[in-house]
Amino acid sequence: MKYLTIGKVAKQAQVNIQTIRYYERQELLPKPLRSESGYRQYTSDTVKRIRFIKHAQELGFSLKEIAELLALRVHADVACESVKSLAEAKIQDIELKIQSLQRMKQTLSTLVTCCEHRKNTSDCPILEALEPPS
Amino acid sequence: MKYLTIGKVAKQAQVNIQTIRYYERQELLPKPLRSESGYRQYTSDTVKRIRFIKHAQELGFSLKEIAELLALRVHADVACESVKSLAEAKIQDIELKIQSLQRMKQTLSTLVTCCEHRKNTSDCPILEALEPPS
DNA sequence: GTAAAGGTTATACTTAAGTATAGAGTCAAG
DNA sequence: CTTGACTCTATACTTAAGTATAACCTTTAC
Repeated sequence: MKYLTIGKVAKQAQVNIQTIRYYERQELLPKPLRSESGYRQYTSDTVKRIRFIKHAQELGFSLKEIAELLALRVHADVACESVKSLAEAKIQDIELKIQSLQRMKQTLSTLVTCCEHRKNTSDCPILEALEPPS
Repeated sequence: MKYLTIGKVAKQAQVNIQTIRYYERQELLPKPLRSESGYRQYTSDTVKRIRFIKHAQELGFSLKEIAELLALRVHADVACESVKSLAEAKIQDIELKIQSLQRMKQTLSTLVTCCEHRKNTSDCPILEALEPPS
């Protein structure tokens, strides 16, 4: 199997080369093999992993949290119980996020409907509706 | 109606006082009334607004995006059509986020099930499953 | 009426998450 | 066999989103 250079990985994963090295320093990516001359040698797993990271970021996870998510996999066979609770906590997190997003969406839909009816939007209590669950 | 000082608002909204002033500079909060002596005078609307901001942040919106969301309300009666399209775009955003979170959640649930069955979790393809939609 | 608590501005510092640059070595195409 | 594209490390810069500090003024509580 052919190895990928950092430039190829960067292109495929749509990130800056520096970002890859940064993720390595932050231990979000494992230290890759090196060629004789010191070039990093990647496989397409790294591309997948980077895409996962970027994607999770867009969902509002910090790199630290993402590291935890990734660690779930790595250490799974080591400490199954703790993996399970971490995963369950994350699931809770995610459910709350989903609920909030759904409320947000609902409110925006209401706003759109208001717009369609050309009424004054002071009837659309966007702020109130978007408030966190009290 | 009694006004709130910045300290009260900070306490009620659970944020740092500096954060409130920072939001004002960033125009996420309107410039408040001032007392004779220059103290900011708020109403509880500001508390709501700050809570909304913090909440939206947790969902992965940047302050800039949040400013747009908030602007929907302010300018609604001014340019209804453009508000509508902005809102619709945000709804799309939100739907995508929800979908991703749901996939993420599904995968984590699978991981939990694996843990429960005490199998080796190399069967749980967390990375693959959590990948962005291709 | 005087401290303590809380407000004001302005400026500087911090953290997360990159991004850019310099100076040097390596690879591959003509 | 050299030139251009690529890589390496190390260091420094940037942006977003706050936080902290100094030096000063105002309000409140005893």
